[in-house]
Amino acid sequence: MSSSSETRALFERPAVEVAPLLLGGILSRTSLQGTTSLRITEVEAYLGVGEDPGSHSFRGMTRSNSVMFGEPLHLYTYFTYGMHTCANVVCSPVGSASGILLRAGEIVEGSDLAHERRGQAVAMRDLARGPARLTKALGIPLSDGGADLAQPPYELRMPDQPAPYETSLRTGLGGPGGGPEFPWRFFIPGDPTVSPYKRHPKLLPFDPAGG
DNA sequence: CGCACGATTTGCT
DNA sequence: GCAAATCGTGCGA
Repeated sequence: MSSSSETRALFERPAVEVAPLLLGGILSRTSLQGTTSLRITEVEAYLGVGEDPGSHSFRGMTRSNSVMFGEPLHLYTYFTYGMHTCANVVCSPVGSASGILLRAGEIVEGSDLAHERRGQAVAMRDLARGPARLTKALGIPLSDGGADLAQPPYELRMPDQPAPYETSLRTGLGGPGGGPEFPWRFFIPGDPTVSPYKRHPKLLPFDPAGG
């Protein structure tokens, strides 16, 4: 297992390089209720200012994305669709404003607590299958944005050896006519906790003439 | 100050 | 497979 300083140095590399290395890693969060741990199985890399139209930092620093411009290995959270919180790991050198979205994982510790947060009827594999589900299962609040993932209540352990992975287009953005899109979604193939691959909507041909 | 939209999830058909 | 839920943020006036 890597030392804390080695892990921190790792995240100063470009997000696209670090993202696949995060697969198989364990992220833990401890609250008054207990500890919940996640084995990361799916992530997406987002680049910095002017580089990546899909990134929140594409148009420069704003009030909500300022954490992305800060130190690596810190947590960037954002609120979306009026109800969901998603979590990123800030990556690459300070000021580059790139990050890695945690999209899915397997709850390997504290599943009882995760069920309390997500609902008792939720299947084990669905506890953290999706970015908003993941934050809810771990109990990550929006207010945790800016937190150091190497300090309590968090702990991040990189995998002992790199996990085999595959790539695909990221979800929900870009495509032909909608800006460039890149294969920066990384996941562990065959893992049941990886969210089902959704073909890019804009990649699907649409024929209004019905022919 | 007002308006449109989003790195989504869920439930019903 | 599709549409609703729900509100902070970003941008124009």
